[in-house]
Amino acid sequence: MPKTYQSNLDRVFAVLSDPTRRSIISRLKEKDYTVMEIAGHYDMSFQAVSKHLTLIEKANLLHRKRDGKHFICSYNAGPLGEAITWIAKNHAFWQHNFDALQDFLDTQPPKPKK
Amino acid sequence: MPKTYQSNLDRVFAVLSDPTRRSIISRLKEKDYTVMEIAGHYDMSFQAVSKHLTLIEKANLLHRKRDGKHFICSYNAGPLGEAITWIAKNHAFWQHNFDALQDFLDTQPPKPKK
DNA sequence: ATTTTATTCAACCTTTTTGTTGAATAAGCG
DNA sequence: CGCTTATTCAACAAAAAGGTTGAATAAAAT
Repeated sequence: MPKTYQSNLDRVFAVLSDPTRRSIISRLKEKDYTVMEIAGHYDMSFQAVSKHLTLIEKANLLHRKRDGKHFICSYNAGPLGEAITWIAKNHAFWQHNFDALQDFLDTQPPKPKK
Repeated sequence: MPKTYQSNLDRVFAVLSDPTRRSIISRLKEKDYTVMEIAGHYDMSFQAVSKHLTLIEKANLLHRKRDGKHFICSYNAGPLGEAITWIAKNHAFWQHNFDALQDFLDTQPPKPKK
């Protein structure tokens, strides 16, 4: 009976606790990359980078899709929502202003231009 | 040569990746507790809980101060600021609205009443 | 069809994490 | 002072994390 239950929030924060993974996410946020392209930026084997990608993927922060010879990695920021919400709820300033932001977003019509 | 450099952001996210520690933080956010009071809520030895407290402390999220026989734990939410900022910058929605919130906070005079 | 490229999978090793139990310490109490 | 309480410290063990290298796989290029 493996009691190995881990929530997705656990996985998301675990992903973020490693600087290599945070760096990968920052990169992926800009555009899609193949595994090799990402690996090229880090001073470790591409298999090690691939393992990091697997962890990021298990936290649902990325999706790898085969494209011929390559695998394309694309970022899914969604699960960061849970994370930011948890933190906001446990930080007085943000707890307070999170509500303010909600109200703000609800009441302000979206500005059409900067 | 121990290459053991870990940033505080690494430590903060590592703290948050464990549900017991998140639970401790949520508790501590409400009020101060002694180590024993906290430990009473978890199904593990008080030494194990004390270790969790040490990790939270090393991330500067809490401060333990001796008060006679007890140690009083008090919460310091400060380092969550860095964490929320990192996440916001890597989440399109928040990245966008983080700026909006900043502007909002800068321009809105603080409401004196709800 | 063979070779090359891009990548995962698997085995392995080392270090870190998370928990346990027992001993040490320091303050408060009878 | 000697006992109890609250807590850290230390030693240990099991499990997870993070990296390495080598083999397998599947598509593309020759």
